[in-house]
Amino acid sequence: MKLMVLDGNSIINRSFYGIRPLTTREGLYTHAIYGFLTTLQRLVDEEKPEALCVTFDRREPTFRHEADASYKATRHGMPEELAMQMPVLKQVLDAMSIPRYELAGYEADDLIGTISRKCEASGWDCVVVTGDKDSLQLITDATRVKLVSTRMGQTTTKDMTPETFRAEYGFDPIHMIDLKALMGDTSDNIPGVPGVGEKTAMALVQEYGTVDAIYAALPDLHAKPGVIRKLTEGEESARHSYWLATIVTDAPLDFDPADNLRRPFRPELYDIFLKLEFKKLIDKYHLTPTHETAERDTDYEITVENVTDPDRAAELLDLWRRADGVTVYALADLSAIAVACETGEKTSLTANLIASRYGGHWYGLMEQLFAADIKKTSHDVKDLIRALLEIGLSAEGFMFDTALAGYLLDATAAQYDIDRLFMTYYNEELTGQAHLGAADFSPLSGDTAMAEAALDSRCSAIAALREFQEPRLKEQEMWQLYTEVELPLCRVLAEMELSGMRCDGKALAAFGDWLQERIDALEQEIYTAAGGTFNINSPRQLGKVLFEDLHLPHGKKTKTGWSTSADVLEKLRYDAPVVDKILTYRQYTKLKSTYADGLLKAIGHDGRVHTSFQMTVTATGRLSSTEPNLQNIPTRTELGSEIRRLFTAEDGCVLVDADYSQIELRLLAHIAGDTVMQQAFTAGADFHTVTAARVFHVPTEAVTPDMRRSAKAVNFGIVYGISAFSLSQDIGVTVAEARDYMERYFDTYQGVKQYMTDVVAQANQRGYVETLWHRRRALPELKSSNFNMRSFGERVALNMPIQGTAADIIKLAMVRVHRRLKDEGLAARLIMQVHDELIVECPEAEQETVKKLLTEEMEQVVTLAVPLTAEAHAGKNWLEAKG
DNA sequence: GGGCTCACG
DNA sequence: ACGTACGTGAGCCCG
Repeated sequence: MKLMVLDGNSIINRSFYGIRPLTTREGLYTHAIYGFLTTLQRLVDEEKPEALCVTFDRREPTFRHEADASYKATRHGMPEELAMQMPVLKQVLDAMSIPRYELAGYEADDLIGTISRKCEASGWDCVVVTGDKDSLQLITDATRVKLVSTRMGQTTTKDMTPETFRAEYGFDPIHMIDLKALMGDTSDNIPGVPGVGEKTAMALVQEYGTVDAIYAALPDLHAKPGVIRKLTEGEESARHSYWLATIVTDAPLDFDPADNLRRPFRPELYDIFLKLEFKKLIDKYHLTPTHETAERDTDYEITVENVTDPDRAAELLDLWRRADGVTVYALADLSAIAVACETGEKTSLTANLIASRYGGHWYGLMEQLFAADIKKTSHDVKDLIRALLEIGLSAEGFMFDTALAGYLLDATAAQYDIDRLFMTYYNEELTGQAHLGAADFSPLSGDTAMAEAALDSRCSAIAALREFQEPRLKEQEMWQLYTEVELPLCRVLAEMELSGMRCDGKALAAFGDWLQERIDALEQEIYTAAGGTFNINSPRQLGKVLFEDLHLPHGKKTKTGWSTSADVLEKLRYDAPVVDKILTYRQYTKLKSTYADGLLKAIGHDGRVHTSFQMTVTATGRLSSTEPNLQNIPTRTELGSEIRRLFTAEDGCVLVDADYSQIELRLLAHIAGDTVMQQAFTAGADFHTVTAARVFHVPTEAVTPDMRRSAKAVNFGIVYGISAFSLSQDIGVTVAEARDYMERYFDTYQGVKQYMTDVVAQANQRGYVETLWHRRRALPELKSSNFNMRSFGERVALNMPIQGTAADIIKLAMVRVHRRLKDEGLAARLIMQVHDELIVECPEAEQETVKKLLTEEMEQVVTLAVPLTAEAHAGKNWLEAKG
């Protein structure tokens, strides 16, 4: 029986430096992994070992470092491009069912030494694969070393047995240690004997065998007097180098060769290779997707046609109108648009390119193409609608968005571009470049024929994506969510983005100046207290000042040092006056840079801020807001909330702000089916107070502010999948007290306790969780062997149905509010959403109507076992409108 | 580009 | 025993 063991670090290093760098579309370097795998495959083919494993170095210092300060220099940093590939390689090996070994305090070499000896003890042969000549000392009759070298992308191996070693070196393999002890090894930072090089060392070891024998023979050694002098002076270094060069063969590693027998690949290997774009390896290993993929049932014949003739345009429009639907793919700036339409036979598609937006009849053609009577499938419909609205087109008739469908089918994918979705569903690459821009279609700068072909290929791919997605959305009961919530929301959001929010730039700049004066003053006071200047914004420098110079007690640590976060500093507030100043400094600089300066940059020529809403980002179904993020404008502190005052209604208008009251806790009561909690809401009193009264067994009137605060913390914690430890941190009590609160809480709300068990069990069984509208989140984490990963999965299983249902509800409310505002002929416009809050801007005269309309629509989205309530207020600015 | 910090629900 | 709450985005530091 034969076991092959690879020195993982050595092989991946050789691949990294020997192969031309390669990255995936996402920018992940992959060439070292690819090189490793091709080398591995070649070796396996060559050796056909029954068992296989890989060893790795750990980042921690080894026993050699502990004993030798100078050895530290060898822990050279890996380049980032290589470091990022290490964890991925480990995932790949796990998926290939190849055991890997690493042990704190030991290098890969030492594990190999130990493994080879254990193999020998079990009567196995061992093949060591490495690029490191140090390992040659391990060679025995049962252990062979395959030396790997990579030059110019070509990997060659050399088998080293006791015989070949002796023929090359003239001594036994074990004396490799003696050779290294004398000549040293710069790459391993083994000093050797200063002045003794390879030639001298070889000759000495060949004649005397060991370092011991050489020193025993001094001073009559057969060598030049200079060499004898160098050996005498360098004895200590030689002895020490001998120790450094000796590979450990008895590391405390639990190892049995029989545990390393080859086993079949795991199914996730497909997904990992897909992500790494290792198409060749997927084919080579005949890997099949873990998820379902499809064969594209259409054979696309594409004819690229530039529509420049008005008669031809009219003909096409007529064709598109009569068709069941068309597929549209447009560049962001509308500089190029492709339209594909099924004509007759399902297998034949004709794609037509409207290349130039400046052609004479372009606008008229666009007007008709984007009217309601041509049913369109497209990708990123919200952005397309926004672009069309901007040039005055009405943008109707969007029936399907392949990006949105991709998101509903897998809410945790990295991206939803056409190329990636196509690869996921059909396991095929699209031809031509994915990221096209206006320049690609310019006869001056681009190869227009190539660009047209690439555009066209994506246009017809959209049709194929829909073929895959639509039946699956229906099977998974998401069709209603898709057609009644997500799709209509595209137009709502496009209009909201275009409307924007008015923001008072002058006042913002003045507020910024005011902040800057205080920041400057605080900065000086902090420097004085610290006894010198430093960068207060640098957590590292700040940590040094607080915990080293001022000797303040440090709390938790981060990966890079001691934490200086607000909750740590809060505890030190009374230990040193400077801490308070730092907290204030932090608050002011945050307001200045992110809000004062940040928002100022984002105010448009119309005096308004236009955010972008992202529909395919969050794992739960919420929206997100970017450039700028208007969903995190300060509100929790008085000073911060001044920013809200600067978001103002148009002259003669007001902002109406409506928010759901405790929507997530109400959904918990409903979803968990906890009748006690439901009653607490139906009673209509303050929910946290009612909870406190029940948990602490006192009448509602006897609930103290402290009791309410604890109850509130537990209420929120439950929604996130709390632990007693985290609760104790949050409310500042001992873990035992926190545990006590939780027990009382679960005694009170037994349905919630049951729900927490049930939802995790169901998620385990089904592999996903879902909302009331069947929005899904897959939970592969629950299958992880890693405790933390699994715990995370369990918390997500608790939280997603609640947070996600709240997202479904407000999205549906937005669609209905938007429709009613239009139907009732109001000038009011929906302009903002912040997860449980909607903002409408309207003429003062409409304010009462709008308040009523908003609360009605928000409350009537769904009938739950508890009342769903929303409260609306109006004001001249966002702060006032919050009520 | 990752880590830290902090703003929001 | 593990390590310690869900979901986001932006600005700054630092290697």
